[in-house]
Amino acid sequence: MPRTPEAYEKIRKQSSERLLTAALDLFIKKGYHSTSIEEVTKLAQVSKGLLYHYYQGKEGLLEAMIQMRIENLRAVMDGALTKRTPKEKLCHIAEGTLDNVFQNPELYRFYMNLQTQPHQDQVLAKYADILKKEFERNFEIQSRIFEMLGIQDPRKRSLLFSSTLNGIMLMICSYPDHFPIEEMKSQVIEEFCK
Amino acid sequence: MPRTPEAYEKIRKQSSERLLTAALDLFIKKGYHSTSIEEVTKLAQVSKGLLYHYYQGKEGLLEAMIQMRIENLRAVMDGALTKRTPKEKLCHIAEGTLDNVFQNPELYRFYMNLQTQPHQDQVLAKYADILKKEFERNFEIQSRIFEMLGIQDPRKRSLLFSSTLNGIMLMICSYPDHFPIEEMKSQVIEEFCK
Amino acid sequence: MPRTPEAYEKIRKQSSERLLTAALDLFIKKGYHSTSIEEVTKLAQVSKGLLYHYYQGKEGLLEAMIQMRIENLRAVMDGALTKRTPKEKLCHIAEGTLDNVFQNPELYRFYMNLQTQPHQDQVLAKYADILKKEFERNFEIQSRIFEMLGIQDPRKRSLLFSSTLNGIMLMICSYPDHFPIEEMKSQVIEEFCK
Amino acid sequence: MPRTPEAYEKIRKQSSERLLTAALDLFIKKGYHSTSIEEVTKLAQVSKGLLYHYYQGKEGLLEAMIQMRIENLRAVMDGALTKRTPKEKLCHIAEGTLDNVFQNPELYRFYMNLQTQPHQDQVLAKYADILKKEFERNFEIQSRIFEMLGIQDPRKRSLLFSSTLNGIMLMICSYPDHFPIEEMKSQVIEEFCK
DNA sequence: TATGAATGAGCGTTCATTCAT
DNA sequence: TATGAATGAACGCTCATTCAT
Repeated sequence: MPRTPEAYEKIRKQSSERLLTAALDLFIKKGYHSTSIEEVTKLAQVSKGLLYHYYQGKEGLLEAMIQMRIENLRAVMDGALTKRTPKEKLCHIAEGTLDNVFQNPELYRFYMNLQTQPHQDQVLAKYADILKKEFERNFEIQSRIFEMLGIQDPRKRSLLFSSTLNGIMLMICSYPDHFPIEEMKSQVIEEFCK
Repeated sequence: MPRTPEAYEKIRKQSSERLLTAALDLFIKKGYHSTSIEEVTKLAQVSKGLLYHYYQGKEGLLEAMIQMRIENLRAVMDGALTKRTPKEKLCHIAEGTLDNVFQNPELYRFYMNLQTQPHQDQVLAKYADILKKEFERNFEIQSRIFEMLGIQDPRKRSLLFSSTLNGIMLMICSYPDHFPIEEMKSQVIEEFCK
Repeated sequence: MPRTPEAYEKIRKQSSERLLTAALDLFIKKGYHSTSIEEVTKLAQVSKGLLYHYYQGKEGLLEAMIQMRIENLRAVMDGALTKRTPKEKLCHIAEGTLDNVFQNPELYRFYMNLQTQPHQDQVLAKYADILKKEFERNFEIQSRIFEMLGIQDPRKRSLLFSSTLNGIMLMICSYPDHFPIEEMKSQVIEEFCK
Repeated sequence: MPRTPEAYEKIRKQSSERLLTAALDLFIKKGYHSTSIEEVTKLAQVSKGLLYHYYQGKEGLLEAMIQMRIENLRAVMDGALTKRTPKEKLCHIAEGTLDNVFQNPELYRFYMNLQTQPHQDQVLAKYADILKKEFERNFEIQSRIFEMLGIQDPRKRSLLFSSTLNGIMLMICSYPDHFPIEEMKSQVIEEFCK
């Protein structure tokens, strides 16, 4: 009884997702360089060879993770753009960004680690660059929102806003327990969105 | 006839510094894991074995770098404590911190990368922890300065101050060129030290 | 399409045995410390990496050899226990032990070398200890056989018996050619098993 | 004030003896291969370079130790030859040999380890051979003593005697505590020297 | 006589990737 | 689609020995 195409598709999806989940888990816990393919496939309960069917090796797994981060960045920005007033837009950016981090600090710690990767690391720097492009794109959009708000020097203000958000993200990742997320959020919103 | 102790000391200093400089250079450029001992010793123009005379292996070099960072953190804080008024103290912290980063963004990129290292990385996490301890010590001192300023919830304010500083550091490291350092500094000082 | 589990099993057995045989050969000829992994894998006609698939490094190979020695010690003692009279039991121990050594003096030279390893050798001492435990276990059994024989001080006699056997083993290992094994055996049996 | 030749000689002797004592100590404790020159010179409180003035490197230290063993073997045999009757001579061999071992089991453990060294170990086998020659010389003398005693097959008896002695030595080295040295000695003397 | 900085070959081990099945 | 045995370059590190002083 040959499998139906749908059954194949299901199997494919299951294996590749298990692989990605395992890689995500381990990259976050141990870091990219310190995680071996062996560990990933063992955790995913899949053979080593199969990994190379679904991904372009270890780097392919990382790329898939980056793709998730980009989608997540865009979701926040897209969400902001559906809001009516500039203030609400900024509020959404601040809240969306910080809530995401707060829900999974380890994951964001990994992303921030990637962002700060040395420029010449043969593997990671490439993905740091991809993320950087995405941030720049978002920065432009955000600056225009500040402009709409009538701020004098919208790009400078936008830069401080991003810096503050980034700084809080870093703090959440460094001290995930006991971090007074709500108080920080309200201080930021008070400062930038009022 | 052996050399004089002073002559030996001079030789030792020269070699160990060459080694540390080379390691610093490469760790910053390529990252710790992606830098090999061979590269370090080649850049330092020294044999592989000699590295182990002066440092406890690759990790020893990293430790020496961390020590430099700690000394630099303490220098900023000690400098702040010599100032008279709380406002001047905070100003010194903000300026000292950001100026350091601005002068050598790549180096601080490395330190921030270290800070965001996954917790289970067998080598790096250890040094991330050491730095974290140092930050916590500084945070306490800084909170007391905010207290002296008569701020209502000094720890919360201190946390936002640190977050903002950290965020700007991250931005400087990510976009070292064209970063409007002075404008950012004045915005921060306006916000927290006035 | 993957191979059948049996096919994999066969491949594994072949490679791991080739590796163990090569290691045994070289450890015996050149000693543990003086044999390199490179030599072992070259003799086994296998890549360096494969060794680590099958054994826990160099030490794992040694452990496998020790396991063989332990099994061989137990076989002699188990054989002795199937004999009816105490005299026959002792005879079996003497003959079994010495015949084994005579058949492969170089191997036993290696084991005796291991036994006399300095206590602080970081690798070998551990295995010397494991063997020691096994000898002590056998000594107890052997002492009880002497007891059954009605000897006055069975433990002392058992100790001299073991000493003599060990001494002859040492001599066989040192002078494997022309060693009058049969004459020695009969002197020992005359002395202890009559 | 230049040193007198005697003073020089004293310094020489002191340094070279300190070196030998340190090497002896460490070789016994950790084994030849597992002891580094660095450790030896550190323990002897002498520079690395100086070692090479007094000895032909690491191997030279080993050679000096072997020389000590040979002198000690000869002393026992020479002592035996001063005795009047063959029985007394054999007694002296047995007692002299075993007492030496009992007084410093670790040292003899090292010598026995050397004796059982694999034949192709590039360093140690050479010294195993030197010792072997010495044993053969002693064996001839000892066999003649058994001949004088009127034993039928003196060489066979001499061989068993040596074997037994060696076996007891091995036991003492393996179980230096609680070893009933006197009982063993008397059993041997009873068996061979009466 | 005496020092210890310097060397570099060699070691045991890891791991991303390939490929016959 | 799926397996896991096999590879080999690269790694961090050790250490006996040399040599300028």
